[in-house]
Formats: sequence, C-alpha cells, structure tokens
Amino acid sequence: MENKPVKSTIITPLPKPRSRAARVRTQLAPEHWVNTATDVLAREGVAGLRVEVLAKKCGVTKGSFYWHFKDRQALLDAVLEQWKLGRIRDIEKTTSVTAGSERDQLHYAIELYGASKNRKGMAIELAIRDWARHDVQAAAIVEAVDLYRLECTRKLFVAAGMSDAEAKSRSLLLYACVFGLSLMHYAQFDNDLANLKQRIAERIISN
Amino acid sequence: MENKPVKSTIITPLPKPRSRAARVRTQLAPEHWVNTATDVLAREGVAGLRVEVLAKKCGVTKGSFYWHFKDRQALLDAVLEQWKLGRIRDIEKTTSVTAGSERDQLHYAIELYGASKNRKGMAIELAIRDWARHDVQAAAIVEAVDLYRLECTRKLFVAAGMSDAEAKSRSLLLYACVFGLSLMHYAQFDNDLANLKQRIAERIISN
DNA sequence: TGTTTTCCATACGCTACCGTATGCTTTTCC
DNA sequence: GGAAAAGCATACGGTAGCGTATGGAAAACA
Repeated sequence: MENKPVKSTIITPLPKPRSRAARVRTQLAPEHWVNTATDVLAREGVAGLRVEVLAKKCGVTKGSFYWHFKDRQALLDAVLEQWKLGRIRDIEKTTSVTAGSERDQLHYAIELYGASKNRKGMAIELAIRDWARHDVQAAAIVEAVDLYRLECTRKLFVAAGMSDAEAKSRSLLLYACVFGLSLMHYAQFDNDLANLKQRIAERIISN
Repeated sequence: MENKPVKSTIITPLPKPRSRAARVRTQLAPEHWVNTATDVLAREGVAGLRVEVLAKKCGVTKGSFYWHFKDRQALLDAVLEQWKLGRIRDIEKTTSVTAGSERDQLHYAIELYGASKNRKGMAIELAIRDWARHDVQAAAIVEAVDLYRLECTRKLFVAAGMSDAEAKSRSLLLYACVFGLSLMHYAQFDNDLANLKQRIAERIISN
C-alpha cells in the first residue's frame, strides 16, 4: 500500500490513485484517534504516543493527524480528558449502591481493579500516573480523579457506619492498596494469592 | 536513601596494583555514570536516560561513554544492578531488629517510605517500576526486590505474633499501600494527612 | 456543472538520538 | 625517553520523530 519514497532529487508530484473503493464515508476524525492513542498508551506508556506511529495504526498518514489536531499535545490533552470523563462515569456506577450493601460494594470495587479482565484499564491507569509525574496537566487530571474516587468510597465507608476520619483513612488505604498491588511483582510470594487478596480486602473494609 | 558507591563491583581487573593516580582515574568514571544516570532516572524516567544527555551532565562527550560502556543498554543494566544491591542492603538494615520491637520497626519502615526526605528514593522506585512494565530485565529486578522485601516484613509480622498466612497478607498490604500512596494525589483530600497516615499504619500493623 | 470545502498524501526541513571511526592528549610501563 | 595504553573529543552515517507546505481527490454545495 505504501511505496518507499524514492531518493528524490527530483520533485515529481507522483500522482497517486487512491483506492476509492473503501472511500465510502470517511469520518475517521474525532474519537478514533483518541481511542487508538489510549490503546498505545496502555501498552507503551505516553512515550509511545508518536504521531506517525498512530497514523500508521489508523491506516492513514500524519497529514490526516495534523488536520484533526493542532499538534501532538492536543491529542494528549484529548486522551487525558476522555480518560477523566470515563473514570468519573465508572466511579459513579461502581459506588452507587442501595443502603445496606455498602461493604459488598466496596469488596466489589477492590475485586474490579484486580480483575484480569481489567488489565488494560489498570495499564492505562499506571501509564497516566507515571505520565503525571512529569506533566502538570496529567497530574491535575489524576488529582481530580483521585479526589472524586476517594470521596465516593469515603461515603460508602461512612454509610457502613464508620467515623468520618476513619472512613477517609480507609478510602485512601483502599485505593493505595489497589494501585500499589498492580505495581508489584508478587506472583511467586505465595501459592494462594486469592487467599492473600481476600485477607487484604477484609483488612481494608471490615471493622 | 541514596548510598555511596560500593567498592566491591570494580570492573577493571587489577593484574598489578597500579599507582594511586591511575586508580582514582579508572574507577571514578563508571560509578559516576551510573550515579548520574540514577539521578536522571529519578527525575525523568528511563526515557530520559539518553547517552548524550548524560555525557553533557557528566561534563564529557559520548566518546567517553562508549569507552566505559558497550552501549546504552549496558548502562541501564548497571543502573538496575546497583539499585537492586542498594535496595537489598537497605531492606536488611531496616528490617533487622531486636526481638520485641517488631511492630515499631514496621511503623518505622512505613514512615521511611513516606518521608519527604526520601522523595528521590521513591521517584527511582516508581521510575523503575514503570520501566518494568515494558522491560523484562527491569521486571526481573523488581520481582527479586519485591520478594525480598515481602519476605523480610513477613518475618517481622510473624515475630510479632501473627499466623503465616496473615503475616504474608499484611506484608503485601504494607508495601502495596506504601507504593500506592506515592502514586496518588491526595493532598487536598484532608487537612490532617498525618492523622490519616497514622490510622492507615495502624490498620496495616495492629491486630 | 462549476466551485468550494473536507480530508488526506507526499515531500521537506529540522532536531534529537544511537553507535562507530578516528584522532589527540595524557598517563603508564619498560 | 620512547612505546603503549587509557581516556576522551570530534566527525560522521543513520534512524525516528515533529511540524509545515503543498497538492490532489472526493464530497458538499451552489
């Protein structure tokens, strides 16, 4: 599909016939770039978010990219914004609960972050948090998401009967543990990791 | 905490005791590169470890670098190895304790990781853990360090009277929380963060 | 049908790197 | 004192990436 640029001392335009077959409706623009970028972010971190790499992954060239985005930073901003909105939506979903089952919901939240089906989500999480260590915008996004999360689980702990100070500490402990576990390499530490995780969850949630 | 170079890892063989001037000159350089690289790693992550940047920071050119190291990867390996040795030495120091004061020592360990004077150490820690997400060698080093740490604190919990399974879960909880907290942005979550941290430490350590 | 707008390709210039080749200067060794 | 090695500088080739300029085809519009 792509021919290597010939060592061109000549500036021939080289009229290229485009494949009009797949040219039905090209509205590749908005979300597709951001979604692809988020995929790459999960696998390679923010350092892997290169314009030309993404373009190839989208099946176009960077000429398309710079039509849709001002520059690379604009894409990064869009990725951050989309992540923030998605997180807040998810948090609301996972922490909304009928009275009486707050502790079950807290257990569910912990399991959710450790679930293997959520590996990509956690990879994005870690990539963005590392990103935030060097970038103030990413740090601001992370802070907003963290505060929202902490507040939501705090309410759950309060609803479960804890004091406000204790609920705050438990809320912080919960997320710190969830993210910390995904940072560590402890697969060889024990044969029954499920038991360990269960004990940890109990320690975080119960009285 | 950062440590002074260990003298046991001299690369240059000593077929004959050389003069003082020669020894100073030959053994100064390799350690200097690794230490400078670790500084950069703490501030910018592994992506910031560029040969020519480090050379400028050392006041030389990359001609010097490629005399001391085969390539960039050799420096990265040296950084990882030095970090691993330093961590194991520190862990032994912080978890060696006279009988009866195990819980105090555990509290001390938690405080140590959260101390503001240890910001650089934690920055290195996080940079290497992010590095480990994409690099198998870094992952192996992190795994070795993690298992060693987990085992050391596990023994402390056992010595403090816990069951083996409980000690393992507490050990994992401790480090997960320590690293997780350093990942989060919770400064605005409460006015009395010290109180929160105290409650968390209690939750991790006490019965 | 002709014109404008949309969307993307191609070609450039520029910078930052990596690694090599080579030469120059200062020690070290005999 | 002269040869050899250590330690570093400089120059070079090569790749990858960012952003711009420009052109060209298709779609929308008039």
